[in-house]
Amino acid sequence: MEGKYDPVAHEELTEQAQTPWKKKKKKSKMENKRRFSDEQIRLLETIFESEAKLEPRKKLQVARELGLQPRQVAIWFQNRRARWKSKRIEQDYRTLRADYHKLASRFEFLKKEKQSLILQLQELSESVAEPPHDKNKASKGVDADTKCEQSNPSFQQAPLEGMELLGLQFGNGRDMEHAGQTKEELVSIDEYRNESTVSPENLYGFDLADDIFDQSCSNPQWLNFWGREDN
DNA sequence: CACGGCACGTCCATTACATCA
DNA sequence: TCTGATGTAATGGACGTGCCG
Repeated sequence: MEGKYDPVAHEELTEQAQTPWKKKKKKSKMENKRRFSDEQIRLLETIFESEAKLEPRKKLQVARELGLQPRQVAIWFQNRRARWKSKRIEQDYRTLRADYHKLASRFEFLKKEKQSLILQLQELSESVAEPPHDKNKASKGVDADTKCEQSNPSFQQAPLEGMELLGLQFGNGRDMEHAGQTKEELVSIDEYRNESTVSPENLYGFDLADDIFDQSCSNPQWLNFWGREDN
């Protein structure tokens, strides 16, 4: 890529052409391949930490210092870069997988909450629509919440960690207020329920009905999603 | 100036060998 | 001692870049 003609490098090539093992592969097994000493590796690693690519002059200098051929130093750096890259890919994968699992559980939680809210709305609508002919009207009205919570365990026992995960704060009494909502408020909630313009599906910018969480990470949709997140 | 050939570099996939459990 | 797994030095090919005629 960034290859400039360098007389020093050229000198190196001439030199390496004379090395015994170059082109003489699969011969003289024992001399052919020797591990570098700990000392050699240590110095190479130290240099690699500060520069992943070597200037031709630096390469010659390092080679002299370590008693290696410049070609060997170049190859070591090349292999070292490859190892570093594959490690990084592995690490990226792990991070991505953890993020995915976090998001998946968050999605599951939202799904459950959506279900419970829908159920809750249904029951509230029914109780509002009911004519006030019952003697026990008052107690029935009060019961709406209780009933809902009883019939809907996920609402009742929304896990605290789930709340934290969502960054939700219910301390503002949001969940206490719905019993006293006006008709207009309920109508607007009904609109929400029916049209779902703010549904979790739309919230994420794609159709969760396809259940992307059940699909593999190689799914382009999934990748696009993460790509968007990054930018 | 455009072009082709050469020298050299990097990356990547693969091979060959060493070492270890 | 043998064997399979793993790590790594080295090779070969493809391709990019700069220089030169």
